[in-house]
Amino acid sequence: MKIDHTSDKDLSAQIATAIRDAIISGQLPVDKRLPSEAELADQFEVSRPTVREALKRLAAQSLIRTQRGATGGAFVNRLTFEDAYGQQITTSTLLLSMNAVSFETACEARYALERACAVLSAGRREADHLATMRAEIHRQAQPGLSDEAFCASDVAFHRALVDGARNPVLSYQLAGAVEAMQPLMNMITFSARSREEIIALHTRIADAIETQKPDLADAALRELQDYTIALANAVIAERAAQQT
Amino acid sequence: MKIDHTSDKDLSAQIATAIRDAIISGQLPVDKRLPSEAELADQFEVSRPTVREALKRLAAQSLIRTQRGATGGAFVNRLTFEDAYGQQITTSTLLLSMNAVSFETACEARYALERACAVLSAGRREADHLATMRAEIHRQAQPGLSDEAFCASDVAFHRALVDGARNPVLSYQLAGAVEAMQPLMNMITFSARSREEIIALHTRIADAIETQKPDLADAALRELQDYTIALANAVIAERAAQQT
DNA sequence: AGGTTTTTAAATGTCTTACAATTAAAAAGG
DNA sequence: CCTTTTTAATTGTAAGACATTTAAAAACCT
Repeated sequence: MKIDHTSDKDLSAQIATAIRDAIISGQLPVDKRLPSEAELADQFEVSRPTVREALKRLAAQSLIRTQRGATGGAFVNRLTFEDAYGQQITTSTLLLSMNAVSFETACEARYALERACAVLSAGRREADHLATMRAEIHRQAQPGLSDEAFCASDVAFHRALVDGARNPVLSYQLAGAVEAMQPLMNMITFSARSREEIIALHTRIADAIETQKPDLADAALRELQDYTIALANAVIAERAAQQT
Repeated sequence: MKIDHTSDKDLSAQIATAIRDAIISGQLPVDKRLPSEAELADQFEVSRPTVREALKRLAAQSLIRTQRGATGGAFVNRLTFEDAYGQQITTSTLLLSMNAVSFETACEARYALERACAVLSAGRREADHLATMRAEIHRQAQPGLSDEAFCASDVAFHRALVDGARNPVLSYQLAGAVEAMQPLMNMITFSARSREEIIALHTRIADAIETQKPDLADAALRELQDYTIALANAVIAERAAQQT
C-alpha cells in the first residue's frame, strides 16, 4: 500500500482514508490488529508521527482502539450504539448551535421521529417501557419539583417512548435531536400551568400506546410539538429582549 | 489551560476534548483561529506532535479546518450539512456492516423516517420535488434499464420524497440509513415483475403527495417496505446458499 | 507615485531520533 | 511446578530540524 506524496492532501488524511476504506469494505474485520505504527510507516513510506496522526483521526471516529504494551497495537473497533450516540449528539448539537438549523426545524424533526416511534411502540406495547412512562408522569406531577428535575423526567419519558419502538437505529438518531435541544429546554421555566398541560399530553400519549391507538398518540405528540415550540419561542424572545 | 499528565488517558485525547468542549460551549466561535500549534504546546505543556494529534482528532470530526502559510492555522469550522451527511453515512454503514443491526431493523427505521417525511411533503407539496419524482418514475419504466441505473433512480426518487419535507435534519438522518442499505440493494436483480410492482407503489406515493393525502402515502410506503425486505431477504438467502 | 517583483516571516506538514511507560511473554530461580 | 524477574515489543511523548505554503512587507523598476 502506498500513498501519493504529491497530492495536495495531507498524508495523514490519505492514510486515514485508506485504512477507513479497508475497514468499511470489510477487508479489516472487527478486532483485527493493524500492523504496528512502525510497520505502517514502512508500508506507506512515511514517518511514524504521520502514521500516528492518521490513527488518531480514526480513533476520533471510534473506528479503532489502541492498546499499549507487548501485545498491544491498534485494533479495528466494533462500533457500539453508545459510540454512535456520542457522535450523533456532537454533530447535532453543533448543527443547532452554529445556527445551521433553527430550533423549530430541529423540533419538527424530533417530533416527526417520535411520532414514527410512537406508532411502532403502540404496536409492540412493551410493559416495562409503559411502566417507565407512567412512573415519569407521576414524578412530573409532584409539587416542589425543580425545573431541572422536571426537564430530566421529561427526557426520561420520551426516551421510554422511543425505546418502546425497539429499534436501536431510531433510538440513536433521536438521541441527537433530543440532546441538541436540551440546552434550550433547560432554560425554560415551567409554570404550574404549563406542567399541567404537558402532563396531560403525556398521559394521553401513554394511554394511546397502552390501548394501541397510534393515531391518538400521533395527535397528542403534534400538540406537544406545538406547545414546546411556543414555550421555546417565549424563551428565545425573552433572551433577545434582555440582550437589547 | 492545563492538562492532567497523570491521567490514564492520552494527552492528545484530553486536549482534543478540552478544545471540543470550548467549541461546543461557544467559547470558540465559528471561524475563530486557534493559537498556533507551538502556542498550544506551550499552553498545555506538551510537545507539538501531541498537539497535532489532538488537532487531527478534531479535524476528523470536521470541528476544525487547517490552513498553511503565513496567516494559516487551525480555525473553528462551521459544520455543514454535507459534513454531517458524511459522518452519518460512515457511522450507519459501519453499524450495519458490523452486524450490530439487522437489515430489517435498518429498513424499518428508514421507512419510518420516510413516512414521517412523506406526511410533511404532502403538506408542503413542492412542485419541483414532485416533478423529480415523476421524472424518476418515468425513467424506471424504461425498458433496457440496467439494475444499477434502476437502483440509482430509486435513490433519486426517495431523495426527492425526503427533500420535499424541507427539513434538512430529517434529510441528513435519512441519508445515513439509505446509504448504509445501498450495498445490499445493489446486489438485487430487479426482474420486470418486481420493477412493475415498485413503479406502481412509487406512482401511488407521488399521487398521494400531489393530492395531499398523507395516509395514502403512508400505506404505500408500508407496502414498499415489506416488498423491499422480501427482495433483500431473497438475496441474503441466495448468498447464504452459495457460501455453503 | 504606482505597479511589479523579491524577500521575509509565520505557520503547518513531515522526518528523525530518542526516551518513557506499559504489558505480556519468556527466562530465571526457588 | 510455581513465583519472580527479565526482556522485548509496542504505544505515548518529547525535541529539534527541515520542507512547503502563504500572505504580507520590502525592494525595485518604471
